[in-house]
Amino acid sequence: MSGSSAPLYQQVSAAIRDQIVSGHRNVGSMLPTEHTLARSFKVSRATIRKAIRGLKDEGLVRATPGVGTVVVRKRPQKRFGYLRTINDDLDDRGIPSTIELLSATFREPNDAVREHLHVEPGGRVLEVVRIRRIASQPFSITYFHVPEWVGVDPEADFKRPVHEYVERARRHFITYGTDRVSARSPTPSEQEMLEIGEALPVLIVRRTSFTDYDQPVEFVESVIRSDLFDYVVTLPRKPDADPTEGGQS
Amino acid sequence: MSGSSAPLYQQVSAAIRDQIVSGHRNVGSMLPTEHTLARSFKVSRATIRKAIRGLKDEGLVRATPGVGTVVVRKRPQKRFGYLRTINDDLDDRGIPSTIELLSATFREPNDAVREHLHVEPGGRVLEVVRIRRIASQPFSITYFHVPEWVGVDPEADFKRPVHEYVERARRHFITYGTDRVSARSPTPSEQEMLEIGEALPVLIVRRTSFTDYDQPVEFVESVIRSDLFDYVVTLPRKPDADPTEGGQS
DNA sequence: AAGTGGTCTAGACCACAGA
DNA sequence: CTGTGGTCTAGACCACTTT
Repeated sequence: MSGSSAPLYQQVSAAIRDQIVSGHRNVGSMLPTEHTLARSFKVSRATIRKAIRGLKDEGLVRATPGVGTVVVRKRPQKRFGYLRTINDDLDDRGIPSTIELLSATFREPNDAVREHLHVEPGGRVLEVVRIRRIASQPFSITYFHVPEWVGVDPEADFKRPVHEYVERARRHFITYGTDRVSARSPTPSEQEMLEIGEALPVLIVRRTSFTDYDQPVEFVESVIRSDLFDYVVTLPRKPDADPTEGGQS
Repeated sequence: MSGSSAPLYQQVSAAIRDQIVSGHRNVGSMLPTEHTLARSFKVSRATIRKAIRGLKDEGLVRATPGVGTVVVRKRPQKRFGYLRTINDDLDDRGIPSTIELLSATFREPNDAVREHLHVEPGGRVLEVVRIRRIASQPFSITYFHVPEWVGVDPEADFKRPVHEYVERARRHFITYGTDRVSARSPTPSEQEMLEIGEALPVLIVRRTSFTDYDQPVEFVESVIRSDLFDYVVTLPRKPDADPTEGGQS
């Protein structure tokens, strides 16, 4: 109950979700009515409704007017493709890694970077190069490119995911991005940095991140040992239908 | 106008959306405060909030606590990352390709396939092997695995995307899938089939497709020349609020 | 200090499903 | 008929940003 600083509706949401996941509420069973839940949780019905809305979004329950709310799934619907960092992936797999900052300098970008970031000729970008190690073994080299106008401090420590520095510098938030995954043989310098031979391909993951205003603010190129990493994403089947737009009558 | 029967919040939502789409509210401008909107629309603030929530979901506006709500986009945001076939990709890029069916046989799957498809020991899967060519040049080899219980006809021509045969056999529809992208050096037989040397890596794309009931019905492994293909996907930043939270007890 | 969006309450009426 | 979820109101307090 109280004690937690999270909003009430999230606490209620979590409580009901736990009942479902733990098996105290079976798939196919009805939830108590919203009035009943409001009484038993000692909150208003509006708060209960906001909590249940979250469960609906997770695909755990379905509400039918005039009938009630039924449990339709024991586990939350798999989260569909959203932007994740390599850090997120490794964290999920419980793999600890360390990051070493190699350089952080302003420079004129090459044509590929310039095009991805819509940088005018003559414009500069902050290039941050980091190397990631797992158990002191080289894992990946990552090149971050951020347009100068974004205003990221080149003296930052860059120990955290770079998009955090981008978002701290501007009021804009990154809302989506495009990933391009390819593979090739490593260059001699990559072979040296990653401590691999020419026979082991590297996986190249390029990400362009965009703000609300569809403005690219970050271009990240990761060169990853292909024996230590897969790129994994879960996607829905369709662009899914529009919500109730029915202005018509 | 017109005594519409639609809920109030949808009418308000539509009205504001029209102002944005028609250009009466410019991208970058602030919406009136929720209190002001409530007064001018003559509805409660709760109704205004529900209307704005819809606009947020469409990516048209962004609300910042303590600041206000700003118009960030003139048209609803395009839908993100959904399951696409290699065929879709090539079509979008205007690249014509041909498909040759190499084999379609029932067999006992290896452990990896068995695990992905949840096939019991002793169970069989239909394996369909196809090769794709672009301008008569080999492009990719694809191995489809479908559990026998799905009932796909092994005598089909398999000229179309295989998931269509899966959905035709059952009434279930594929609603989501997981892609795993990796890279390695080609095996000798792959070098021969793809007409490449050992120095050119191959991109491996593995897809497991699931029905609404979270049941895997298809496992596809594609071996692709890395010089002719990138795996591309556009993803949103977050599903929205993070339900992870502390979540103990 | 003033103003914003986020949360929350305690009521109310409605359309619809089911006995 | 009763009970359900869906909608709506008119207040309130909060954390936060900006002045």
